[in-house]
Amino acid sequence: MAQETTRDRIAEAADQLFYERGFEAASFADIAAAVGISRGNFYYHFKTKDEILEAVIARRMAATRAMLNDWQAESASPAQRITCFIRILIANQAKITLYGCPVGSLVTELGKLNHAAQAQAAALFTLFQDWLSQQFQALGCGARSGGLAMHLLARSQGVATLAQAFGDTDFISREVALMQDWLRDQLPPEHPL
Amino acid sequence: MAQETTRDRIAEAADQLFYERGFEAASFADIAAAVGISRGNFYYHFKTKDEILEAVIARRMAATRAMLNDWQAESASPAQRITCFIRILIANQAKITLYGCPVGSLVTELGKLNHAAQAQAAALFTLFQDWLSQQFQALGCGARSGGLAMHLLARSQGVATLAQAFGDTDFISREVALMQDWLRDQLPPEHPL
DNA sequence: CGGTTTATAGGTCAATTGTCCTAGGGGGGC
DNA sequence: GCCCCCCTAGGACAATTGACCTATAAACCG
Repeated sequence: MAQETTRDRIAEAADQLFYERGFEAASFADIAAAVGISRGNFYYHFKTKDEILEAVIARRMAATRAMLNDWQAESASPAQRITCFIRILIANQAKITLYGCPVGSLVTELGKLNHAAQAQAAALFTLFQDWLSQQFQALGCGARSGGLAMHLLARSQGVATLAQAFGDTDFISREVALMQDWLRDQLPPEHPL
Repeated sequence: MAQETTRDRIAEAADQLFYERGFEAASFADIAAAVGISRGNFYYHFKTKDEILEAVIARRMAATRAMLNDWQAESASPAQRITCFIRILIANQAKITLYGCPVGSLVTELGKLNHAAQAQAAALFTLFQDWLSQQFQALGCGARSGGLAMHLLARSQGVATLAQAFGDTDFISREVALMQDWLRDQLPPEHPL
């Protein structure tokens, strides 16, 4: 593994701060302090804040693609793969309760700011949507696959939003169980879990 | 109806701007321009921005209470009342596609800012949660009522978030239809729609 | 009328923001 | 040695922010 460049470390810190505080609220000074470099040094690696945002989104896109590929390789059946998706809510339970969904909150904020990168951020959703849609297709859901994928995405979003609003970790567990029940109901008889 | 005071007009404009642009991004100057008064005049009506936020939340609380009371009076059955809730998504379809859910996006933002008013904003959710829970209780859902109310809230949140992310109005309609199907499945046989 | 309250305008204030410049350190190649 | 290039630090910059003050106008009341 190649050593981490300063540029990567900036993007990593910005990624986390954008998640925890929001894009606008996270300032250059905050990121610089988190990385441990001077503010002035920033300009050498990123000319503008929007450029950092692009790097963060690209970073998240790559990480998401890698995660989806892992699930594709590791899980035997499409139903198990969809279960992997549902279980991210559990894996990230604590952070979601504190900060909500990283994708959803970023896209929402960028939308309100009329920020040009909103579409790029929404592409993170598309990544999940396409992948989930493929799994439902493999299950034989046919034309309903896209809708089922969007439905599942929306459910996850809502769970994350309410869990953060109420600081309620257990709500995530309960809704995840419901989503797994729902998934079982969607499975055709020839594809058990 | 009493004439609208300047204080009310400020709260009204702030309400809208907080929704469309977010709490932090909406500045004093923006609100003043929207109301048509000078920035300096602000201090007379509200000492701090947080005070405006409180007024906006109080305003939304009152409006929500009134809406819930109307539904309580106008609809004959609990199931019809829950349908009223589901249909807000349709009534506000265009705005939701542009700005998401006013409650959800505010609570999420305040949470990330560690703002003291986050709990007050979350009380808007509680208002819906309690009311929906009562309706499910009246349907005979017993101990499941609270969970069903939270589930419906989460579904609505997710729909709003994804509709805004993709600028997809029709997605709202499709998911509303699914929610009504879901509601029908929850009804005990003695309480048809 | 005069005086008090209520409301408004315009401007100042320090702090913070993103952006940008410049001086210099440090290591590798000639 | 010397030069060059990658990287860093620290500060300056104008713009914007929320907060605050003061002078004045309008309305009300005796």
